[in-house]
Amino acid sequence: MTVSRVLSGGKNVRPEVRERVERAVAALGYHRNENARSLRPGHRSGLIGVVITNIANPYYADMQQGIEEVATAHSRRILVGNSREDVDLEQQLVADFIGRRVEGLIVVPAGTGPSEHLSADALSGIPVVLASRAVDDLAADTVLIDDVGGAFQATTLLLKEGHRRIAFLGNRNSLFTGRRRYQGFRQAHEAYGVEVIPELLRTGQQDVDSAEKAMLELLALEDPPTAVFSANNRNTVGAIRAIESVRRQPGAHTAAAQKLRLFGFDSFEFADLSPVPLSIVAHDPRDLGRQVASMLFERIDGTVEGSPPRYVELPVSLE
Amino acid sequence: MTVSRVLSGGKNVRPEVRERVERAVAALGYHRNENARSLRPGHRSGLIGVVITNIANPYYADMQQGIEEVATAHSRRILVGNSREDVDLEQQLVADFIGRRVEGLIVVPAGTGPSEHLSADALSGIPVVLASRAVDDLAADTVLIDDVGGAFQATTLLLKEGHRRIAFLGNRNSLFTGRRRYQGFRQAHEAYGVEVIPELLRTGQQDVDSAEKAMLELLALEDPPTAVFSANNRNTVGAIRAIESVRRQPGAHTAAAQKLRLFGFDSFEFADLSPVPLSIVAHDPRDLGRQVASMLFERIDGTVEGSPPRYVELPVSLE
DNA sequence: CTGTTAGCGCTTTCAA
DNA sequence: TTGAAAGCGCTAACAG
Repeated sequence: MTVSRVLSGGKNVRPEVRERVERAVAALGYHRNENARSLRPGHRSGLIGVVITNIANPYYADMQQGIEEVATAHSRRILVGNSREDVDLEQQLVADFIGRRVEGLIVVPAGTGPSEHLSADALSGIPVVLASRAVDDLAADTVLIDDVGGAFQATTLLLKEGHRRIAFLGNRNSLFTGRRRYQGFRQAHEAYGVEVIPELLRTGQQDVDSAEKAMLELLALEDPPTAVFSANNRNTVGAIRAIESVRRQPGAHTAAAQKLRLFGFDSFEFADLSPVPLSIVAHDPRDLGRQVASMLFERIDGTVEGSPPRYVELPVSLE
Repeated sequence: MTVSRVLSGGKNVRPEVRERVERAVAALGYHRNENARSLRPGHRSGLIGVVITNIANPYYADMQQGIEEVATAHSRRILVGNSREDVDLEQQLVADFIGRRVEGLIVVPAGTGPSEHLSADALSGIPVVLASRAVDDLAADTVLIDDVGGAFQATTLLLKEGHRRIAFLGNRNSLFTGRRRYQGFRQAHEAYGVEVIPELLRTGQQDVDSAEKAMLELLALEDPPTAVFSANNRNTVGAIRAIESVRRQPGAHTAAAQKLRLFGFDSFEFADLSPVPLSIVAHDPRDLGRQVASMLFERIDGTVEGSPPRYVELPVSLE
């Protein structure tokens, strides 16, 4: 049809006819069907699939923004799915996205264990980039942040300040980052020749409330910690709540709470307004999103054709 | 093809053949093409288009989560676009989404002015629900929160407490909600027989930094306000920053900052950790998302076929 | 400059 | 129970 020609540039169409078509298109509210279009050989869907473990987490919202930015710059749209930290749901999302012929996938993997559905051949050649977390034995582009290094630096700083009883607050959900951050925590102790104190390690909490409880327990210990390293912002917030509540209600543990030193991984709005003195291992999740998307487009555009999986760790900064 | 039959239930296929097909599908990593599928008459795309003014705003991230929840429950996926508060970009996104044959649209409109591209006939019959903000003269389902009522209640409370010099911080971007919240602010004053004080109104700020600056100016006034009503969480955060900084650096305005009463619209993570005593007009954006999506599906499923545009205001609560 | 043909992957209808 | 035909909307290739 001549319409097709007009819609794709209007080359080789009599101006008069072109105008007539354009008027008709406007009048009828015609939109050419992109799905049918992408069916033709050589055409792509213009879609990128994004699987996030928890969209409501501002951290991932920021990341999504970074991804969207880059995708838009490449004239692509994003399909966003929420895996709720559930590997099965993640698998369904990925399968569905493949069915919709996404040109690439960005996944925050829910599990670190074997994730067959993310392997190159399960994806029928669709490139994938993992964000935030890696998956064992999976040959895929991966962008992490420097969890180990950040935790190492933070812990080292605490040790340098003279702290010898440093607590660790980690969470259950992001096993992967939690493990890596604990690793940095431990390595710093080793490098300093200081023992990690088992009774000060708390890794079961997965939300602010449980983190608050864990922190209260730590403060109630006979020999409470003098500093706390918190592996993510949920735990940091919980810790702040606990410390504040103990401070406000003078009692047995108030003294320990008063001079407690707090160091947290991941920033959050108001980190700088914290009532408890606080240092932060910070990085920009939007930047992570941009980075991840850029790497994906390098695969899609074939710029890095056939290169082995790339593994990037973004730097963090202490604040 | 027999494959098609197997994939859609496997009815009327010899078990042996079915198994053979299933094995082949697994081996080849075959995924049926949803785009081609949706081309057939009677089939739908399974896609919902979501246009948000700013994905990075945790408020809308929460809303997106609510939408995603409901969409998933209806076996649909969401295409998410960021309009950056730009009506032209919004229009492009909507056009693109229509081209992809979304079954419905959820839009946080960037403008309140004439938005032809959201009118029923520009949408070629695709249902749309507006979230958070309304558009003048547009006959579309709209879900707002009770901006006027919330601002009215909050302001009334401040007046009841005896405040007579109440500042108003509003922002430029969300003209719509800003206007409505100012309306509630003004109505409360009128109902109380108290004059709104022009020099205490600041509505130009559009981010945390400019809000902080505006608050600093207010504190530096010869006769500073004794209370502040902030129309959104960006402004609230800026105000807190300003108040804190003035408090921490004792000076001429410290006294005013010390006893300032703050009331903000929209909650935000860690609002309860604010170093400045704070009351909040709160509501759950995820709920807004669910509500909006549910209304959209009522249109899609034809449950409310032909009914006139519905206009809903979700209640808020004071915290 | 314009229209026809063909086929992208799918499923409904009809025949075998 | 299975296959063949036809057509969803689109555009490259080829007439005209």
